[in-house]
Order: sequence, then C-alpha cells, then structure tokens
Amino acid sequence: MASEQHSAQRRRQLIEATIAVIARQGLVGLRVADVAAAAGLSYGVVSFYFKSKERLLLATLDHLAAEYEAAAAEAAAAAGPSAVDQLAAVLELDFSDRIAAPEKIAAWTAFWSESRATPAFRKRCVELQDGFVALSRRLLHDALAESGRRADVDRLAAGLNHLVTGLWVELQLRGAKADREEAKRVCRAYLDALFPQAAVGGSEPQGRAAAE
Amino acid sequence: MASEQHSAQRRRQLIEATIAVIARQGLVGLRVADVAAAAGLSYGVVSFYFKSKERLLLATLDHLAAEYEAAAAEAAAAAGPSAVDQLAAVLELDFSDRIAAPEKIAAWTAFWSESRATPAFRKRCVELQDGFVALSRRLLHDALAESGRRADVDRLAAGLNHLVTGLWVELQLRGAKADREEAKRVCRAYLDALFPQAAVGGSEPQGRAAAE
Amino acid sequence: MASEQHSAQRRRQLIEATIAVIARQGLVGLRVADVAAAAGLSYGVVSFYFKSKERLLLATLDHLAAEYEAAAAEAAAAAGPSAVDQLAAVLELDFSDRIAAPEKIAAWTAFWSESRATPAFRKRCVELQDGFVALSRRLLHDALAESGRRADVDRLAAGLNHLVTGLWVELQLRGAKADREEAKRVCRAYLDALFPQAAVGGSEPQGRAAAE
Amino acid sequence: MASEQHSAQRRRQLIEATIAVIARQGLVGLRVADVAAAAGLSYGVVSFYFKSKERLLLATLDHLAAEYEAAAAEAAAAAGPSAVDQLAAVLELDFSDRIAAPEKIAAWTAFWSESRATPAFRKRCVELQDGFVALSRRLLHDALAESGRRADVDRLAAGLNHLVTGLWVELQLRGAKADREEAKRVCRAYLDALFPQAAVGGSEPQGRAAAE
DNA sequence: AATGAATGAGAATTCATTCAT
DNA sequence: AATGAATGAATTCTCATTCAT
Repeated sequence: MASEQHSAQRRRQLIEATIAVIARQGLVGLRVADVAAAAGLSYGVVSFYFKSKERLLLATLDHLAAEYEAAAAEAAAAAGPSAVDQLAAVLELDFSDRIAAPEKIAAWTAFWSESRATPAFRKRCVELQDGFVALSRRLLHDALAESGRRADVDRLAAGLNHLVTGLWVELQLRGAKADREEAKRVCRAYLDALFPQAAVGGSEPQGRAAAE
Repeated sequence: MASEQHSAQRRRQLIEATIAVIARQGLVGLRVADVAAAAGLSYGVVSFYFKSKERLLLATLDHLAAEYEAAAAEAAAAAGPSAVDQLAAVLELDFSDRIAAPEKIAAWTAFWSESRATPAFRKRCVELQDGFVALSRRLLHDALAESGRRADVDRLAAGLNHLVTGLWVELQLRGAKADREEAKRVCRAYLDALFPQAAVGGSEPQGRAAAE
Repeated sequence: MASEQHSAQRRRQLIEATIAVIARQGLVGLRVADVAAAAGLSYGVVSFYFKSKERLLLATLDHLAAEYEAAAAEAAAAAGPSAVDQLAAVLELDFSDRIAAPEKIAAWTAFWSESRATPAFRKRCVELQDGFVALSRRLLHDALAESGRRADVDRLAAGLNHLVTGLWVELQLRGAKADREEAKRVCRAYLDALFPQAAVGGSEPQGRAAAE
Repeated sequence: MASEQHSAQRRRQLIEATIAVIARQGLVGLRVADVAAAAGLSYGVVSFYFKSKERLLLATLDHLAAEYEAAAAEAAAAAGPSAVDQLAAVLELDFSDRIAAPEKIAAWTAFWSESRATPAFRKRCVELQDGFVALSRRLLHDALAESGRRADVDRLAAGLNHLVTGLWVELQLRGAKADREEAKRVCRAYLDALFPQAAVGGSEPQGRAAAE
C-alpha cells in the first residue's frame, strides 16, 4: 500500500531530523519540537509515528546501525576477493560522506555516551561493534595470510576498530577542521606498519607526507 | 584560610558526585538534585558553589582535564630518560584505575558528544587533545630515533592517541573493569608492530595471547 | 482565522487576570500560577501565550495604556466642539468605572513604582503621560481662549494631569468605590477656580459642599 | 549606652540602603542580600536587626513617614505666623532635596502600590496622608481667611495634596529629566489661581514663564 | 492523518531564613 | 555582635505528552 511507503518516508524524515538536531544541539539539548521543526513537520507527527521521544531515539540509533551494517557488507562484497582490498574498502567506507557525515558521527558519540544509562542503546552499539570486529578480524587474518606474515590478529583487529572509533571522536571534536582524508591516512599508516611491502589503500603517495 | 580549603573540598565533592551521576544516568539524565544527593549535600550548595548546572559541568570537565594533564606530566617524568619507557608509562596511565575509572570514561564520552553543542566543552577537550598529541609525537619521535627507525611519526602519534580514545569508547560500551588490561595489550600490539625488536611495556608474554 | 480571535481572547483573559492579581497581591506578590488560576486556565498557557512573566507584565501595561488612549480620544470626540466640554468628558473618563476601576489603578501604581527598575515600563508610562499632557494642554488652551482668560496654560495643564495622577494614588490608598465621585469634584474645584463663571462638569451644585 | 546608638546607626544604615535598592531595582527586585551589600554590611546583620524582610520594609516606610512628619512640622513652625507663608514652606519642603530625593520618591511609590496587598503599608501611608491633609486644610483655610476669599477649602486642600502626590509620580517617571523646581512652579500656579493677588512662594517672576 | 493548543509534571534557579562558628 | 555557609521551600520555566478538532 502506498500509505506504508508514505509512513516509511515520514519516519525516515524524522530520523534524519533527529540526527541533525543531535549534531546541532547535542542529545542533552534535543527537544521533540525541534525535531519536528527540522523535519518541516508538525508537532504531533512525532508522537504519531514514534509514540515517544525515547522510541524516536532508539529508532534513530537502529537506523544508523542498520545503515552501517548494510553498507559495510556491500563495500566488502564489491571490493573483490582480496582481503587487503576489502579491508581498504571498509576503511574507505568508514570515512565516507555517507557513513562519516559530521551529523552521523555526532549522533554516534551521543549514543555511545548514553550507553551506560540506556541499556537499549548499549545493546545496539555493542551488537554493531561485534559485527565490525568480527569482519575486520577475518579480513585482517586473511590479509596477513596473503602477505605471509604472522601477528597478533585479534589485537590488531581490535586496534583497527578502536582506531576508527577514536578518529570519529576526533572528527566530532575538530568539526570541519579535521578532515576525513587525513583520518584515512592515519589508518593506512597503521596498516602500512603491518604490511610494509603492500601499499594499502593505494592512492596515497608513500613515505613522508605532510601531516595536517 | 581554612575556609578556602573547605570551599575547594566542597567543590571537589560536587565534581566527583557529578562524574558519578553522569556514569549512572548519563549527561541527559543528570539532574542537579541527584548530584547534590550523591554528594550528600543539600540542593542549594550546588548553585552556591557553581551558580548553575552549566558551570558545574564545565568545572567537572576542567577538573578531569587538569587531572589528566598533571598525571601525564608526572608519569612521563617518573619514567626515566628513555622515550620508549615514557611512552609505556603514559599508556599505563591511560588505562590506570585513577585516570580510566569507568565513571571518568563515562564523563569523557559525554563531554565529547556534547562538544558540538557546547563550545566551551569542545575548547577544553581540544586543548587536552592537543597537549596529548604533542607529548606522544615527541615521545614517538625520540623512540623511533632510539630504535633507529624512520616512519611517519605524526600519523603514528595521531594513531596512538586515537587508538586510546577508541579504547575508552570501548570501555564505556563494555563497562567491565577487567577490560583495561586488554586495552593496554592492544596498545602494546600497536607499538610492537612499530618497534618489533623492543618489547614495549614488557610485562606481557609475546606472541599469541587469546583475547577475551 | 478563528484561532487568531481565540488567541486574542486568551491573551485578554490572562491580562485581565494579571490586573486582578496585582490588585489583590501586589506586583511583588504576583505569581504566574495565580494569574493562571485567576484566569481559570492552566499554568502552561501563560508561557504559551506570553513566553515569560516579564512579557506578560509588559503586555498588561501596554493593554492598559492602549485602552486609555483609545478611550480618551473617543471621549473627547464624543463631547462635541467645546474645549471645556471635552475637558470635562476626559475627566469624567479618568474616574469612570471602565478606566479607574480599583484593579486598574492598582496596576497603574505598580507599573509607576517599577518604572525606574524596568525601562520598558517607564517608556510606556511616559509615552502615555506625554499624550495625555498634550491633549489636556490643548483643551485647556482652547478653553481659556473660549472664556477669554489668560493663564500659564502649560503649568495648569501639567497640574491637571498630576492632580488626576495624585487622585488615582489616593484611590489606591483608600480603596473605596464611592471615592471616585469625590475625586471628580476635586478636579472640578480645580477647574472652577480657573473658570469661575462657567461651571465645569455641571451636575454638581456650586458652593460649599462638604465631602466625606 | 553606646551600643544603643550603634544599633540605631546600623538600622538607619540598612534603611537607607533599602531605599537605595528600591530605587535601583524596584520593590519587586529587592533582595535582602542587595540591601546588605548596599549598606556595606554582611548578610546576617539584616536579620539580626530586623528579623525579616517584611519588617525591614515596614521600618523603612515608618522611617520615611516619621521623617516627613517631623520635617513638615518643623518647616511650618519656622515659617512664621502667616498661613500663606507656612503653606509655601511646606511646598518647598515637599520638593526639597531632603524629602523629595529620587530614591525616597521611588520608595514612596513602591509603598503606595503595595498598599492594597500589605495592610501595614496602607495604614502608615493613610496615616501620613491624613496628617498632611489636615495640615494643608488648616493652612489653606487660614490663608483664604487672610486674603478674604471664600472657597471650597476641603477640596482645594485635597487637590493640593494630590497635586503633590501626582508630581511625585511624575518625578518618579521622568527621573533626572523632570526637575523639582518646575514641580514647585506647578504648585504655585495652582495656588496663584486661588490667590490671584498674593504671589505665593514669591521668588518666581509672575505671568508667563517658559515651561521646561 | 495531521495539527497544534493545552496540560501539568519536572527540573533549574532563586533567595529568605537559619545557625554554627 | 557579626559572619557567611548551608538549607530547602517557593517559583519560574521547560517540554513531553495528550487530545479535541
């Protein structure tokens, strides 16, 4: 039915507005009225589609997580059979316009910070993390096998994940000043240290490159 | 004067209560009344000492940042002349009981997430970051010189910082106390990849060690 | 649109309640909750329509001033061409049920007394005063011309205005409703002294008539 | 005992500070802490000497009223036997630096406006009014007798009193811009209209004199 | 489905009063 | 006598939720 599409469209509109408002006002400063205004919708729609503020936030987190999961699976699949290439593709995604837009990063950090107080937030965040860690562990394991090296795969995979997380926090803190290209280079420097012979991510000239 | 000490003591009491309440309820759920109750003080003291909730939070952030700065300088100084040792000492600190207590990490992630909405938060967070990056850049530079290696120091230093940040987010999400040891190992794996010949942080047996 | 009318109606309801509460509790004792209760409305409507207590008070003052200005213009126009008659009509208005109701006088004295502390109050009070002085100056000038007398018009006009103001303070202090007739007589005695031959306001028997 | 003098001195200090704070912040905005600060005294003294805010205000009103009564009696006595002279002396007093200082006028208007809500205020204000009306009625009666005229003494006396009151409100509204000398002239114009042959208050050139 | 006015519980803030020193 | 920290009731303001249209 058309109304189902319409409903999904309204929900997405409100979720995007929620992300935008979190970015602008913080989760502390988020008010339902602002979300409605940012979505260009009337006050009552929010409770109509989401029943309560809490559920709106949960739906927002779930939307972000599902989006990431789908995009990562797709990026890996599209990168071909090489584990190194797939690793590079996921990193590319992690700092892409679509996934690492400033508003989305702001929303992520907000959900992380409220995770202790809101078990439902924590659950979804941990779930995503777990999937991501499993993916990068597998890719890293295969990539090391490809390059014939032995290493502490689990910790290097964890390290890679947390490096990305830390870079997102950095992007959150620096705002427009920090750039996502530099973030990718930091990740590549990490991987280059592991795979000295094989340039990961390719497009970057090797050796010293001016920082910042 | 004794009353000045007393005042400082009260302020510290309230700041510690603020951190505890953020950890328990999140910054979104923090109410001044809870802070007062957690500190075992009456409602009015909060506005008496901090005038407003906003200033209480700012003072809390500043307290955390100043504490970190002092502790890092002290840890580096106490570690002797070797840059590698100093690097190890700072990492030890980064995941110590004192600095990386779950409550404090909860507070840090909260401040990061509100940084876009509250410029004063951002300012202090960036300030701290800058100092930390400068320190680890210097140490990493010296450490690489000691070990006779060349590398992209700036990015590796940035990587180390962001890795720590990411691990803090991980600690926030997972919560368990035991994780801090594993977090140190992840950092050491990162450094080991850079300084293969010199075991950094020493106490850990090299090679495979099952994670989790 | 009907809702605009409805909104205007709600605002008027709240303004009238404000005046009633000032009369009963003083401006010092005025609480927003009392205003809402007096209007038979819920607490939230007040901030809904006026945003803050301060603006509610400002709107109240403005309502009173605008009401006076309109009534005075109307009264003068209705009194015919004679300046003496117009003067009498305005004085009649100044002590009429509509304009000089005890609640309104209470509100006026409250606004006067807060004028130093609240520039917006002062501004509107002075504005009204200026208009009233200009009107009575003109009427008095014409009236004296009609009766062929010369006098210090400006000061007599100022005196007439301030006499009215002082009588309002008297009404505020004494409170009884009946006093308003006596107040008119005091004004007429003032005018009679200026226009001995032409009884101003007419209805009162001339000569000694002990009040009280 | 010296301490009694000291106590009276402290009370006076606080009362004067109260008047100053009313003038600056209005009665609505008066806080005990500000009074203490304005008096250069500590917070606790206020409750020490006056027990409560309410009593402080009452004492302030009583102080002003007593001061006026004493000054009026003294001024009349000093003016010699002529009723017209005494009338002039009292008017002079009514706009003198000592009695009609802007701060004191601000306090008076505040007390008038709160009179309906605070019976103790009303009582003292009415008491003072009554005394003043009685005095001016007597003086006006005698003055008319001296000048051989007949008139509606009670209403003219009431008018004179209310004229003064209205002029005080005017001084309150205009602040520094309105001047007390002009106020005296307005009163004299009023009296001149009553006693055309005898210049009252003397020092002013008769006839047209530019206002403002 | 959509609107947005109305409600009122909740939280921050203010400030008179108290009281230990 | 004097101080000023501490208290907590009272008040304003905010805003999620409800509901009549």
